[in-house]
Amino acid sequence: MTQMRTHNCGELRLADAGKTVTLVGWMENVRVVGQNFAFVVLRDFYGTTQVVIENEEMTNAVKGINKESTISVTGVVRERESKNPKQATGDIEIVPEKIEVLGRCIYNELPFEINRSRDADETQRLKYRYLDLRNPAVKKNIVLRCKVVAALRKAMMDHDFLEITTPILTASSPEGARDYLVPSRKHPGKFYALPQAPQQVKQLLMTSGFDRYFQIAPCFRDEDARGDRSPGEFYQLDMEMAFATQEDVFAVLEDVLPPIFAEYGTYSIASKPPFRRIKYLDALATYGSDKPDLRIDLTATDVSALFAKSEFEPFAGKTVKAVPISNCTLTRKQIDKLTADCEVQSGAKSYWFKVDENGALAGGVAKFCDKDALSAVLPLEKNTLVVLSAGDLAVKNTGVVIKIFGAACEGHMDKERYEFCWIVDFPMYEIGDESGELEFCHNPFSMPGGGKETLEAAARGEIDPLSITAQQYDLVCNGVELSSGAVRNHDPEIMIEAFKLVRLGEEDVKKKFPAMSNAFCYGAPPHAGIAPGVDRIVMLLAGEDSIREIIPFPMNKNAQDIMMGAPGEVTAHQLDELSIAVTRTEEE
RNA sequence: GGCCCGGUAGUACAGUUGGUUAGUACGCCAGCCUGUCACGCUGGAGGUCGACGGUUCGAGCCCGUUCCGGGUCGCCA
Repeated sequence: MTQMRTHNCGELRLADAGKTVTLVGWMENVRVVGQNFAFVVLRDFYGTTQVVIENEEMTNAVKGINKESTISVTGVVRERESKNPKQATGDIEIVPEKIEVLGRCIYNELPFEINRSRDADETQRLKYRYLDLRNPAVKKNIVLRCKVVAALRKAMMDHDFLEITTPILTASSPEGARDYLVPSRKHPGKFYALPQAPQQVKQLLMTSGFDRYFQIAPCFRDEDARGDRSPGEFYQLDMEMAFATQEDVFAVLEDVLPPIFAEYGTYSIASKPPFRRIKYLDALATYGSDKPDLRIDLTATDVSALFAKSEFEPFAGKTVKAVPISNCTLTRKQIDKLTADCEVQSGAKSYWFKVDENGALAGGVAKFCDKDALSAVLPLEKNTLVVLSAGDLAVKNTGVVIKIFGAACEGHMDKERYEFCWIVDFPMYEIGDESGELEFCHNPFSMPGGGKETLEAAARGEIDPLSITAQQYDLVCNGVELSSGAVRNHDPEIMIEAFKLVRLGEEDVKKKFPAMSNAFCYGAPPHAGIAPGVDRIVMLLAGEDSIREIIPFPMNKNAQDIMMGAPGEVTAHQLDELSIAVTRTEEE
């Protein structure tokens, strides 16, 4: 026989009845229904097919094979007496002439049941990820990921972008996240770094005259994990365009993403381009977040002025923000539960009152609230719940309140859709928490709004540097920050001015970014780019809440690969070659 | 690093006010069963209740310490 199988486990139909076939796959289940009668479910990548055994010898033989062994079944396709409409191959079954074990599963108990692996302990799932991935419900997210990546590539190529790979072993970047470092054997004491993003090289590609670059780029950052952020490594659809404006970048993604969301998404409705654009400061004021979930119809109103002289101490003279929720039927107990959930995420307390059946304010902090004054700025119809946030964390808590109450209150969130928006006009500078001095807010590569004149005016003290915006933008979908991008600063003079404001000189720029600052002196094109997170896109499309569900072999929260044993010990010889001396303290 | 939640059989979970032999479901083993398809029925095996210490006549439960996991804040140009 030249082939191992004639058909896969998902393709046989009634029309195939009478054919002699050979199927291979995993023995998913055996249902023995008598001494000489049994059903075997055979599973491969494509589906499942039922095998029916009608003699005692073979019944005993399959009873001796552990589930999840791989087997080969050769036999005749037959129409079933009792069909199963839930199964694609449910009209037929195989009457075997020969069953052969290909790969024995030596255990009769598995770490978890394959088809229920999603319920199992996550550490067990990750340790036995190869078993977890046998579950079709787990596998389907990885298949989706492949299709989405292929679709993104095709769309980018169709838009005349070239995929160019960039170095994985590169130089440490002085700004941003913690680097993963790789010791150099040939240069003792020196290190490569894994790229946090191909930021600088893609800008150099623009300087080289490549007009449109993209890459499904692996990025490495040694920062702690979150539900939507895998530790260590992730992938970005990294892109950059020469002679391009913010509008050009928006146009590409507004063209590329919606069809892919429409085709591969869990929800069928996606907001149509052009996507809404919200200024950073407006987003914070209205939604309490720079990544608002526009599926939720709740917004915040600043009511600080009404409580300036309040008897209620947490409000008096503080920032107070109100989120009114109409037609709210939550009980007091439910409200307490939700405000407690908010506190976990924001670190701030929430306060509340309700407008009761008679239109009076009741419950919570009602006695400190003046209905007439509040109703001038808030819609206080009957059965409205108003959730208040106060103090330094008021804005942040407002964002959490909108997210949590929006999801919990009937009628305020249309979940089954994808809502995109651009957040624009980020501030260029901020006062650093630790230094107390002016620092770059996000990244120093962005072109400041207003260009050189604005920077010079700020340097002369004519305008507040904190009012300078950057030509920087985020794409947000359903409250998830999908990507960050910017019009880059390609002008060495403007770059030096930008750095001057944070007390850095020309020499500092050259030292920190030697390649870029040199390259831009040889005639750089104005350019702009963006880098949507591939993992987050797939997560949204799959409708998953954990990023680990869409990564084939994810690490755990502590950046460990339990299955492979990474990070792990290495030999003394390896360390010697790398000129690394390991000192151990006595406690170890 | 801070805070919150969790850790009980191979797996998922229940376990009341601290009180007899720690339960349920799935899985596993044995027997029965000729149309099952989450097969069914009968029986059985399987537990350091994460670890250590304390309180108590008595701890899965209360207290302390610690380990592990998840969420979240910090962090993520």
